[in-house]
Amino acid sequence: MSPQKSRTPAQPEHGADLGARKAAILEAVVSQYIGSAQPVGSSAVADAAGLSVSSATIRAEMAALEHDGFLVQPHTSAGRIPTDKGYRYFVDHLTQPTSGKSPEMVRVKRFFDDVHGGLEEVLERSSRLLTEMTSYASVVVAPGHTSSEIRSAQVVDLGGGHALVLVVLTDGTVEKTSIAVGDDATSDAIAHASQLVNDALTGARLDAPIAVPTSADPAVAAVLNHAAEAIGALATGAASEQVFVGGPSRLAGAFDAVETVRSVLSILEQQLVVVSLLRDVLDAGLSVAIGHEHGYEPLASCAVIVAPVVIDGEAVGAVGLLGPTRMQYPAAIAAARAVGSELSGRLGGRGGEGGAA
Amino acid sequence: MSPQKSRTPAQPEHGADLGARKAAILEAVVSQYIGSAQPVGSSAVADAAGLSVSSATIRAEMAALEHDGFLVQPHTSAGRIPTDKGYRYFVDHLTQPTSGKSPEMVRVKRFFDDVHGGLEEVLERSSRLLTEMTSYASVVVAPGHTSSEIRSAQVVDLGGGHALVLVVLTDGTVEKTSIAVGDDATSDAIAHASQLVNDALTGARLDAPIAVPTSADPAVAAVLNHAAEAIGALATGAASEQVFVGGPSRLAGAFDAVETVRSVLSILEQQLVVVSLLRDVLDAGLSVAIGHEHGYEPLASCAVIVAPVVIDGEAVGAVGLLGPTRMQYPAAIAAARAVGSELSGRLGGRGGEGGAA
DNA sequence: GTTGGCACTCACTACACTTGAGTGCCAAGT
DNA sequence: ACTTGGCACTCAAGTGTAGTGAGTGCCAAC
Repeated sequence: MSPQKSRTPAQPEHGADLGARKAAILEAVVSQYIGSAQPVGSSAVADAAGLSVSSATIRAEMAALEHDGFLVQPHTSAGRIPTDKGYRYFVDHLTQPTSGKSPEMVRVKRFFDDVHGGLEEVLERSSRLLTEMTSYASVVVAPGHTSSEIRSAQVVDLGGGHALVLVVLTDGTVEKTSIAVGDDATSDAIAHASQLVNDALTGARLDAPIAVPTSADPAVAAVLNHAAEAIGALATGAASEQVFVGGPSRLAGAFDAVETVRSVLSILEQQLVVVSLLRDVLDAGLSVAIGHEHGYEPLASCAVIVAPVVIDGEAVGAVGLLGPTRMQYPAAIAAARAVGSELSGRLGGRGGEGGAA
Repeated sequence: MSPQKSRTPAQPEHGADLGARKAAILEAVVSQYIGSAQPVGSSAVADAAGLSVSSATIRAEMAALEHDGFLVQPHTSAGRIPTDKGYRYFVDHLTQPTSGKSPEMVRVKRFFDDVHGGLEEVLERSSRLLTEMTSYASVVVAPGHTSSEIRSAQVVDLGGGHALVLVVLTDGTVEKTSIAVGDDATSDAIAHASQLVNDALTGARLDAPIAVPTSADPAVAAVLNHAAEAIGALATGAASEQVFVGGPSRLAGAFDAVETVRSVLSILEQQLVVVSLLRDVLDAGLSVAIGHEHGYEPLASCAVIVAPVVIDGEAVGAVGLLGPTRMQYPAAIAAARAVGSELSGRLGGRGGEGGAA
């Protein structure tokens, strides 16, 4: 792989290939720093890395790495710390892409074999699984239902002039809104309307325009009017994602500045921001975004790991992990990928999977 | 030990009545400390409190207050800080119980007049309202459905050998589980079973034993068997509370020890613990629990404010606020009470309230 | 190209010293 | 019998000075 041209070779190379030794040194610095959170000095690298060279040599190489922007010194008499660029190189070149069956994949597979329950529950527990495996905060963004069919639609009388419109989708989720139907709506009229709505809507797709039937009976027609409006709102509402955030408390331990913790947590509470963060990273074609690579300043000291949830070749959702830039990348990436792909299988294979309780 | 009982009247008094001046001094210390987070010295109290006495006198009184356990000194040459007991006295005696229409009540009332949507949405937004008003973390524990009636029950074919059992309650909530019915269950059989289930269950109460009907048709009977099991699980599941936690990031700013933040956040993530915390406090007849008063050690530096959600004279849920012991008690208490009582009205008045979308 | 050696830098710690906020106590005043 | 000014005392926090050691950069020698 490396032509071992440690002396700056002819071609410009944008920090692409470092040469074997520099790479080994960078790797040693990154992994030690991830472990200890302390700047790493040349002698520590000399001891740890498999290189049998003296610390003086390492120093020279480290100086070069710093010059090229992979490392920085917090102050003159300290060891070195990886920059975003350093982590990036580590992730891209020094981490073998999950060779074979990683322990993470095994664990995730077992989890998905065991887990029961409806869509929400699966998603929520996936998110918990991720934070437990990695001890970072996790995010699971579930696909909207745009491509789902309506399996059943009903209007249920709640009494007191109110009724509940509910729609069951092929993926097993239920969307509902309550509507005011007026005190004069008889339960017969509601039942009749329900029948009509069900007949008309069963089999319809949520992303197509939905035609709510009408009726000659004015009482029924009134109910249908109310229901039509509600169903329109439901259809758009159902298309939006669900977001599950797990284990934000893990972040508190990851940083030592309280202020950082606060700002990161407050980002995590804004679901819209989280969703667009994940989407942006995916759209940029990345699975890891480190430090400033994603544009979100408050998260500048964080790294984000994203894996898409893919159904029929289309990315319909995402799972993500959020931690400090000094993060256990290999394990975290493996975990996110595993959960992402298992989730894809689960959601794609059969909508509302789940054994009986 | 200084006998120095400058005033100590005849009766023993368990710290119940302090006398006007001591009370004024305590109040000054507590409110200044809440504002500044810095120990409060005698001269600061002398300046602030309406008392026209010298700092020397204040010192004597403060020494007495410390002796009685209302204040502590972090170190000899520092001002004083309230103890849990000091906050307790402040809350019980120095805070007038929300005289008339507080601005909090007005705001909460307006919020509840405006808010639309189903039960979950109302609860979730209540929790957000609370953290926005107080900037503390909030908890809303919604009542279970034990006292609700079943309004409609159905089995919906999802295809692929699976079906969804769903139950609509009078309060507008929908409970559901997916069940495996086997590939041989025809959609006719499922529809038939659904009909039977609906007829049998409509009007039944969740807290009573639920009898699922049987059928002569073996295909239908098979579906009913699966459904029966699911409905049993649903009934117990529906009885359990829903928990909404809002604004945990607010806690990050409230403490300066990262470790405290971490442990408090991790408690907040354990919904069961949160629920029993609130219940314990309510059961103890308190609406405020300060520091060690609730038994939860990790929350020893927190105060909890609880207001019950009452329906028909029974506490079926609770809203809570969690903040540092140096908390804006009057405002927070007012906000929690207001939301608690509005929520009681909303939930009690009509189950699944909510205008059409 | 590597290495040992060496001078140098600089955070961190320890220590002494000063400062100032705040206390407790007391003797005098009302 | 309280209140008050005064005063000695305590102690956290700030400042200045060394000393230590981890770590560097450079260089001459290998």
